Amino acid sequence: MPSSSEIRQQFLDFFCQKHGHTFVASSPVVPLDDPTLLFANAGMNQFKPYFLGTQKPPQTRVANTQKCIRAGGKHNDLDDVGLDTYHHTFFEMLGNWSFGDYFKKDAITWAWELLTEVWQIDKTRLHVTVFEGDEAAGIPRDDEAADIWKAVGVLPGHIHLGNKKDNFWEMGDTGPCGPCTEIHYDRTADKSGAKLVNGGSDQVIEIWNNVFIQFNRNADKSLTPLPAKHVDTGMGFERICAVLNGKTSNYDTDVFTPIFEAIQKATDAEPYTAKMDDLKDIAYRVIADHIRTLTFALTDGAVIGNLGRDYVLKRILRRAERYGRQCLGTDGPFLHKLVPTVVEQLGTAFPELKRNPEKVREQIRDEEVAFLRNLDRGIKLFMKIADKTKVATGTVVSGTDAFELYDTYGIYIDITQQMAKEQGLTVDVTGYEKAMEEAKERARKGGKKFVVAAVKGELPKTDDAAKFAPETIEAKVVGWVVDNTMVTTGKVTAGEKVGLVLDRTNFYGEQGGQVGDTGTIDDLRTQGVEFQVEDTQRLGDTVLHFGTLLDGEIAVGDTMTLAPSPLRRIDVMRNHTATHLMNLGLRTVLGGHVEQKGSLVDEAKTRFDFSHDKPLTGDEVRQIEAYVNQRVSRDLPVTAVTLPLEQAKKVDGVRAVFGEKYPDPVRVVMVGPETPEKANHDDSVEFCGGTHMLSTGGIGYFKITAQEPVAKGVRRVTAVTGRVAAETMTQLAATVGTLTDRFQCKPEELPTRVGALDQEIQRLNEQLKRAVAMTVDGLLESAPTINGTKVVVGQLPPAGVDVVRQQLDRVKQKAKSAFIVFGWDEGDKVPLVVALTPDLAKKAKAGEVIKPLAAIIGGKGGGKPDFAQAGGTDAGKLPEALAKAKEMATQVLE
RNA sequence: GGGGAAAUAGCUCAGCUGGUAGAGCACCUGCUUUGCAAGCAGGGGGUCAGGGGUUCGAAUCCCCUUUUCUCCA
Repeated sequence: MPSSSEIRQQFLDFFCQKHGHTFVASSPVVPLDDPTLLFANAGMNQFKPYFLGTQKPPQTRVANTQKCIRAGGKHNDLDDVGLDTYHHTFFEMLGNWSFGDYFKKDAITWAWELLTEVWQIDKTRLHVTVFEGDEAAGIPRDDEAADIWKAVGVLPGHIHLGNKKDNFWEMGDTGPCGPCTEIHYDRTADKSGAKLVNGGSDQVIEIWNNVFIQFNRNADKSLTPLPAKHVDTGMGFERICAVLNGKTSNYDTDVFTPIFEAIQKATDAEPYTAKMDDLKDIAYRVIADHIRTLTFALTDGAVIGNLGRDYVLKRILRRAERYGRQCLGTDGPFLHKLVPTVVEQLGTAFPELKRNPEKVREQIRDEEVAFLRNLDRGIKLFMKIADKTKVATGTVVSGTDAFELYDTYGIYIDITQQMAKEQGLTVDVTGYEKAMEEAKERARKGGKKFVVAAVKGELPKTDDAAKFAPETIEAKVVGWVVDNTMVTTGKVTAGEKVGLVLDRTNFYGEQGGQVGDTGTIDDLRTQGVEFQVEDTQRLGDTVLHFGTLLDGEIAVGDTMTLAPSPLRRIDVMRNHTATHLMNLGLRTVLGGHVEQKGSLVDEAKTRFDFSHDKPLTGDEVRQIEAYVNQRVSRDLPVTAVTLPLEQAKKVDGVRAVFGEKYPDPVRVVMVGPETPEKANHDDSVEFCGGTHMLSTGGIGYFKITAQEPVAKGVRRVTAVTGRVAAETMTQLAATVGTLTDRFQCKPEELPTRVGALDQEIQRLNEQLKRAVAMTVDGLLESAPTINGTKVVVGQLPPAGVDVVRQQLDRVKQKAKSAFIVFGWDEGDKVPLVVALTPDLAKKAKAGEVIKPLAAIIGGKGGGKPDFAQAGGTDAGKLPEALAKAKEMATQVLE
């Protein structure tokens, strides 16, 4: 039986050595240059530009094995993994590709050759499907493919017609598309699987899909044949391994068995027995699958976190951890121990795994520990809820309780159900889902910011090259957007709010973290037209000027004068250039781990998110400010050049946002060097389409005003520049000024003066304590004894309640049996305390004794049997209250 | 971006409808004891995260700030 490594190699050798393909390494499973894609989920991801014609392929026939993850997005297989024999979150897709080179005949012939000759698969077990055609959509039946299949020797009755869903492939609503032909493998004992093709049975499974890209879908839905035709194929690696090993489950091959062994070793559980309905075996499959996903995703630069793909990874890790805990009996972190096995197994095919496996292991272990801590807390919380449920004579844990466990403490519903079962309870899942829906609704209502999502009608491109220059320009009105619809006829009348579209603009549309411009768009000739722009946004290549027409009318074709608000713009520019310097400053001061995670630049501030796992110290903040301000005062030139992406990536010191998609050519902004050649790693060099100062001096002054955490491992700092920074400093100085006036000292002496005050307060407190103690001792000595109980009543020097309480303890200790009432005059308040030793419990309660006393001094109070406290306002009546206290003591004790 | 929680001794946490801050582990001292988390007795250790408010009285109730966890987008 061939090993999985051999099978992978045989596939690649067949195409590369025998049929002239070039091997291409898999693209990262975390797509760095495509923010629309959570994870690489198909072999074609990295070749998309070739099919779209936006890039020219270096080779026209290539073969590869692509690392894929399907989880969290549109193709979400996460919840199925482990329950069957063939769903995975991570898998390899073997593919051979033709970019305008060979087409159907070679693709089909070679596929058949590889399967039946190289791998000797029984022809009687192979079925193929071809596209049946679709009259409504105007696509013909793929007779060409069917004829080729017949010619290579597919058995009669083994060629099936498939519908548009199964056998026609489209990238999107428009663009390249074409029919595909699939190869299926029949596992039935009597080879009766013909009717099960595409029937969703695991008895007949698809092993290879060949897509023939031959049409372009136009915007009007019509199809035109492509000049260059492409072949895009994908074979599920784990499946073909199962087939070639005569196994019915992907998990029974050596793709997974070494991981199972590692799991067994790490968890000390019973060995894997390949049963479908056994919780232990499900756990084995889940963990083996998930550790592959985690190891590859983390290796390719993903992190575990709370946003987007980071969050998907977190869920995957927790799912695996949970199965380990619940079904394999683990009690500590164990997933991280499996990383070396994955690296060893796949490190040859994917050398990137060997780059830094220790870091991957640490990331996994850290998150495991964090989750297990949560889980322990969750178990405790659940027990409380379970008790509450039982006390209420219920057997059903309420949906709101289950949801609270999930929402607040991250305890998944499955875990709650499992725990409930152990307690003989069930969980109201319907109520849980309802609570979840309500929570989602609340979240939706929260963020109500107006965003243009989609606009009906075609949006013309706007030429916004003028946005970097300060001059006003003229442009022609092309149309406007109202209610998410592009309008090109009629007029905009006074008072209307629209998104104005022009053929060119100097307004900056919100992009790359920089806010859109505000300003005015007027018709200077007629004098009567004034359009107030409140926000500028981009939608693709179109710039929308949102605002209100204050006066006059606007129609398509009108020539307008565009004037972005100059003062606001310059404030934004100051902040943007400062952001670049801050980016470099953070990295210099805090270390190389600092990566930009997002930014927001507007006229009031710059806000910057970056990877860093702890709060910044005051000293670090000052160092960063000093770093930036030093470069401000040197008045360094700011230069922007546009370079081809490949060239730009090589500029020394260049920084780009991880995961961001950049245009080619890309604009490069440098602070300091005037040409890319002069740049080095100490300079700020960033890919950036924003507006900047001509030199750093104009920033004036840079001051960090706030820092906060955003997510695990991500922090945010907010800073101000220019006149806002000046205002901040003025206010700070004013605050210090009031203090120096009060203390009559220099600002730098303030800490010492406050420290001295602190000490003085402490000293006085000590004095007060001693004074109180002395008074209490005096009262105790002169206290009368009634029936063995000391009656200690009197007025103390003004001290805090805490001080007096300490004295109460002393009196109780000394007197064994005591009836104590103390009062003192604090000026605006007259506190009173009553304390009784426990032996008096039957005779009197402090809380009741104090009430009439409090009434005398115009207050109220209460407390427990042995201690009570009250407060009044009438200090003059204090002696009266104390006299009353003595009276009551006599009454109670005699 | 929007919600939900948490912060108490070195660590893990308890502290009910407001009324003198506790436990276990760790630490120190002494005694006992050659044995796998040793036993007994005693002891030290707290700005109840910070600030404001309500109250006669706040760890406890309310608001703000800081930090951490968590869910949704």
